[in-house]
This record gives sequence, C-alpha cells and structure tokens, in this order.
Amino acid sequence: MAIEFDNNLPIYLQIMNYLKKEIIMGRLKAGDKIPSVRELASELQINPNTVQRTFQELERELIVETRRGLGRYVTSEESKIMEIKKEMASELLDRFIQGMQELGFTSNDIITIVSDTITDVDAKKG
Amino acid sequence: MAIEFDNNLPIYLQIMNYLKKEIIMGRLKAGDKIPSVRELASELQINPNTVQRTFQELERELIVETRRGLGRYVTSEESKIMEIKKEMASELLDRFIQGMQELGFTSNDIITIVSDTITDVDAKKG
Amino acid sequence: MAIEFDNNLPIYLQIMNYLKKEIIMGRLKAGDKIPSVRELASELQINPNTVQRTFQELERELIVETRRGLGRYVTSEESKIMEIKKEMASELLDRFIQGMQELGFTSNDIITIVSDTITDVDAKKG
Amino acid sequence: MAIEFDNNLPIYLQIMNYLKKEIIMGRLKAGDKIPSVRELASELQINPNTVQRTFQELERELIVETRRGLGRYVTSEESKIMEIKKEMASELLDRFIQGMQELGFTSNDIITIVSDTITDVDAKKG
DNA sequence: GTGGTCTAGACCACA
DNA sequence: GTGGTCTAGACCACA
Repeated sequence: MAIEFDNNLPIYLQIMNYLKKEIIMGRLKAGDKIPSVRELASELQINPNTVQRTFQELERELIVETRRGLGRYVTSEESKIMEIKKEMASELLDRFIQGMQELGFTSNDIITIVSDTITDVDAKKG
Repeated sequence: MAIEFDNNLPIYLQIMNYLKKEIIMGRLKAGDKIPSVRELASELQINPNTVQRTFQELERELIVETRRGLGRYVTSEESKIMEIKKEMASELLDRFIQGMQELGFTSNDIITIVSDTITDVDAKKG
Repeated sequence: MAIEFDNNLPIYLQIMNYLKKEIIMGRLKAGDKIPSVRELASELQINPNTVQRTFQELERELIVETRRGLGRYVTSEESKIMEIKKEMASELLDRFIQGMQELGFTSNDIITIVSDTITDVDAKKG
Repeated sequence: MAIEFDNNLPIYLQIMNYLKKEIIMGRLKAGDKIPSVRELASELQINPNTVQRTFQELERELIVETRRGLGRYVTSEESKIMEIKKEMASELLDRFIQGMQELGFTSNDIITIVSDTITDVDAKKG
C-alpha cells in the first residue's frame, strides 16, 4: 500500500479517504479486521499517532469499531458502507459541478467535457 | 464578498482560487487593477499577511503583476487567463473522474450521474 | 449475564462493581463460592487476566477470600457486606449531589427532581 | 483554577466536564474567549496536547468554536448551553437512581436519603 | 501569540 | 500484541 500525500491536506484526512475507498471497493470487507495502528504506521512510514487520529475519526463516523485488546474492525453494517459511498460520490459531484460553473462552463459544456474525457480515458486503457 | 472557508485547506489557497475564478469569469479583467492588500483583507475579514501571501503566489504564477508604486494588476496576457482556466477545469475533471472510479463507478455510471444531476440542478433553477 | 462496558473506565473496575452489587443484593451470599476465573471470563467474554485482576482487588478489599485448592468465596462477614453497601451508596450520593450543585441546582431543586423522576420511573414500571 | 484529577478517568474528559460546568454556571459566558491551549496547559500543569484533545471534543459537541488565529470561544448559542446543562443533570440522575436501585434501595429509601443528606449538607454550610 | 498537525516515545489496560 | 492516553516538542498557517 502506498499513498501519495498531498501537502495541502492533513495526512490523517488523506488516510481516512484512502481507507473509506478500500472499504467501498470491497478490498476491506464489512466485519474485516483492519491493520493495527503500528502496522499501518510502519507501512505508510508515518507516526502511529497520526494513524491513531485517523482511526479515531473513522470510529466517530461509525465506519470502524474497536474491540478492546483485539484490534479494530470495519463496521459490519453494510448499509453504513453504502451510505458513505453515496456521501463521497455526492461530494465529488457537487464540488465538480459547482467548480465548473464557477469557471463559466454551461451545463452542456460540462456534460460534453465529461463524456469526451471518459471516452478518452477508456480509449487509453484499451 | 464572502468566502466560506474550509478549515482543512490554507486560506491563502482558497483566496487564490477565488481570485482566479473572478478573473476567468471576467469580473476582474486582463489589465485591471486588483484590490490592495488592505482592502481585500478588510473585505474578507482576514489578516493582511494572508492576503500578502496570496498575491505573492499569484505573482509567482504570472497571473498578477506588481507595478511599483501603482499597485497590482491582473496580467494583460489573455492567453495566460485561458491557460489557467484550462488548468483549473482539467484539475476539477481529473479529481472528479479519478475519485468516482476509485469508488467503483464505471464510465457509464459517471456520465449518467453527471447528466442526471445537471438536469436536476437546471430544473431547480427554473 | 451481560455487562455493558463503558469504554472510559477500566473493565476490572466495572466487574468489581458488578460483583459487589451481586453480593449486596444477595444473589451471591456471604460464604458462597464465586465463579472461577475461567468461568467468569467466558461468561463475560473477557480475558481471564482481567478477571484475575478483579478478584485480586476484591481480595484486597476483604470482600472475597481464597481457600487454597478450593476456590474463592464471598467473605462470610455479614458486617463487611453492609459496609460496602454503605460505601457504595454514599459514593453514589456524594457524586450525585456534588454534581448537581456544580451545575447550579439548589437543594430544593435536587429534592424535587429526584422525587419527580422516581415517581416517573415507578409509573412506567407500572 | 485547580482540578483534582481522578486517575481512573482520562484527563481530557475531566477537563471537558470542568469547562462545561464553568459555562453552565456562567463563569464562562456565551461568546467568551476561553483560555488558549498553552495557557490552560500551564495552569493545569498538563501537556498542551491533552488540552488540545479536550478542546477538539468540546468543538465537536458545538460547545466551543475556533476562530483561526484568534483563539477559541464559548458558543454564543444560549440554547446549546441549556441543552448541555440538561444533558449533564440527566446523566447524573440516571446514574444515581439506577445505582441505588441496583443496591436494593426502594424509591422511598432514595427520596428519604437524598432529603436527609441535603438537609445535612445545608446544615453544615450554616 | 494562537491553533492544527505531526513526530517520537512512554505507560497502562486488556487479550 | 493491541489500542488509549499522555508527555515533550517541532513546524506551519494565520492574526
């Protein structure tokens, strides 16, 4: 696992997003044990306290739960996972559409650009 | 003018984006004088040092230029303005498409969602 | 048996309180054999080390005694049991009254609130 | 200001409770600036990070708000303050009444004990 | 000066 | 071994 950190966003937020995506994509499944603080810290080459902060926030969002002495686990509520997927998609969408409109693109512009870009991306991947 | 600041991103970056959009939308035109540090600071309710930093960065990106004793001006190179518009749009697009793909959405999903959302947004605005 | 553990207090303290209450309520009587470390650990779904610690502390408080090779027993001193009942009640009271006073409630407020709440609780239980 | 710390509860929770009480009692008023992390840390002789944690949690509960570079302030919503007063009182009450019932005290016992103790306490204070 | 984040590392409760 | 808390202290954005 390797995350390219963006210097303008707190690391703990970037790891949160990363883990949420892993859960949404099913690479970490509902009920799975997640890496320990120490494991993830050494894997990502960051301080354990930063990972601790990440987990704390994920727990507060009910995405992760701690079992004392045993470690941390992805929530077993599938509905919670669907919920965060919707949340994240919706935030991406809003940010994108609002951003494009603030640059003066019309609705038609936006749809065209997205279609063109995606077709392009797909073509490159073959 | 009121910017809703996002606590997780440096304010100077947020103001930079704001000013770039103003320029792209033509509310600040090529060659226009831009507000002074003090003016903008009091308008946005932030510290002059922060505005200073913003202008510094915009200058580094050749979007703004200082004329000694006269103040700061939007670059008069129209092509520069087009360039940053493309840059910003491209960044928005990449971030959006990559983000959606990381959540497991297919190309078709993405196009559909964008069309639907935009139609929706337009409908609401009447 | 199921104890809802409060994440902010050591488990061994929570089990100590639980067992003290069982003794005070006479569900564990003076002189009774208490469950073994293993039994209680599996019943409460916790680690035997934690139960061990609990018993150690109860022994220190003379509420439980070990008879070599025979197991652990509730003290046979009835007076000891009365004593811990008084202690626990007194601690509950102090914590409650002091807490309410620190929130600005007067003596009259406190008495009224307790009466009202208890009447309420009783009514609900039928 | 001096808090006697109880070793069985995290310090940050104890400071949270302390500050909530100060706000409820009006010694810290709605909209007031609260001490800075460094100030409070040196006053309470604890590490700034522990105070930081305290403030983070109070912010999450909307009791305190940060103004970038200026410091932290008690929420200016009076209703929020009433709300936490009710919450804290309710928790004290529940914990007390449930605790007493678990020790075998009847409703009448409880009311009598509270009245007697309060009368006592008042007598001592003169 | 003020808060936010991060690193380094210790100690404890629990498994 | 695992998480929770705490201390010590650095660096940065912002005022």
